[in-house]
Amino acid sequence: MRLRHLVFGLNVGGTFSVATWNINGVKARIDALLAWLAEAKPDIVGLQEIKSVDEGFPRLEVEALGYHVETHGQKGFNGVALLSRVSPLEVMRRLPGDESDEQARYIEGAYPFGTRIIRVGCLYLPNGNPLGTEKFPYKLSWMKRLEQHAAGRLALEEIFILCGDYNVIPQAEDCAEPDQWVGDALFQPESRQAYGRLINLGFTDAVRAVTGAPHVYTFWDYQAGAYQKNNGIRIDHALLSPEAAQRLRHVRIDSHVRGWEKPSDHVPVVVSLAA
DNA sequence: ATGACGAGCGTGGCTCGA
Repeated sequence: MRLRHLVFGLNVGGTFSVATWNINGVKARIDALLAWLAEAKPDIVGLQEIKSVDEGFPRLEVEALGYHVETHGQKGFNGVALLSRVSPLEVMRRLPGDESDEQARYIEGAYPFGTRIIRVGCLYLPNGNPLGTEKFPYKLSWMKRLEQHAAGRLALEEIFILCGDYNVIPQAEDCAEPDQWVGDALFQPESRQAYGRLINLGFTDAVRAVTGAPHVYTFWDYQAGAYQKNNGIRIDHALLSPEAAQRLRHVRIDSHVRGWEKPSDHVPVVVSLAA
């Protein structure tokens, strides 16, 4: 038996929560999104794979729950969004470093946080499969751009959370069946090394800051009963700047959402910071 | 070894995902 609802660390009051969730189509997932927002009441949410243009985002329904909505959409694929209880002070769309990149995979917002600000970067990192096509070098070049952008953000010494679907399995213990992922872009040494370089800029992987436990996953394939078998992978990550990490209170993976009707194949990851 | 699922786009059967 395994835990359906995983909570790590001490749950204490006075916290501010930031969540990341690859929702796999916001229009197909609107009921689950609204139910989860009502249940989890996060302060800020980064969504990935909204698979919608900006005009198609179900904005009114989300606003009715008290959230401000910022989107960076694209027709059919990709697309990211930020939901927040308070309006952002500023929003940036697109990852810098390649003006020719048309894929909507990054949005960043800065929000008031007491006397400071909290900055949240929401990313949908390229999958990179199959190897041997242009998709894998695109993934690696995107990661290089991310590393460069993240280094600049860390230099600001802000409370900064860089979260999203990284499409990287960092270590063998982050997947149930490592043999299944050999030869996959998510588990390639180049992908994992690039993720390691990003961490080594000074980030803390929030989940690994609070637990070394195995079988902690954020994605289960729709096929072959992966969720029922707990054949998952941990690819949705929240990386914390030092200023964010020192405020970390707890981390939650809402695994139970994967068991809902019409689920996304990913589940929300929620980090709570001392307010 | 392959396919299994699912969403989007658009109404047939692709592409894309992980």
